[in-house]
Amino acid sequence: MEHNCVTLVPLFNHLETNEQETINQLTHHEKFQKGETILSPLEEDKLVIVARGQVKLYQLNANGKEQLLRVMEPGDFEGDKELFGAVNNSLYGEAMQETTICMINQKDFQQMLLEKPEIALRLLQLNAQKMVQVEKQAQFLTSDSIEERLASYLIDLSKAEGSLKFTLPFKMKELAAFIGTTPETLSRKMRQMEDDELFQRRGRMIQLNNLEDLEDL
DNA sequence: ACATTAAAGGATC
DNA sequence: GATCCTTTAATGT
Repeated sequence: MEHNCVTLVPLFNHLETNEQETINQLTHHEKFQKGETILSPLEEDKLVIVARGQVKLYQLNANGKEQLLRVMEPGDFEGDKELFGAVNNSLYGEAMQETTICMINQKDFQQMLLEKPEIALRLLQLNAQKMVQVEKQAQFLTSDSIEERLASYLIDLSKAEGSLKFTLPFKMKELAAFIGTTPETLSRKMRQMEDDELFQRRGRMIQLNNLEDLEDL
């Protein structure tokens, strides 16, 4: 029960155990129920680490609609940018299920970075990786048609799962927000592509017939 | 090509 | 049983 977030996070788990222990003493543990807000522009700045569960990160676009950015899994963290002065006026985080969070407040984290440059270096590395993902998602949203976005999303998921058969991690509504469209359009595209025999779907179970046909789009 | 609006049935709390 | 999700159709940009 007194689990140790620090050991499971890539940001810290390369450290010696006694160093991890001191960091662990700075973290506060908190449990969130499904649907509860973990991160919002109104909250005070802090570093949050997902220990258990899933958190959806989204921002609101000009029309007040959700734009899903990514889903945080155990070991992911967010809020580091704000610790360096970036103002968060659009980022929200919400628990998708019962979720355990470890938090470190701004001051403690800054102090930690001063004392342990290795952590700062590690943070830069992880941030660089995150940046690549963000840029990929940004281009993905502007360039392609919905059909292409959906196809490439399904291809990515299939490869990640290592199988042509897999379960969508989102509700349809959330998947729509993620690929930058509406649930209605997503529903129609799904039906159309299913009729074209690119895949079968039962609820959130997807069975791809052929990777190549999808890649042609 | 895609969004919006409305409506209806299903799923979930 | 109310509320949210999903799908379909008609209409709008």
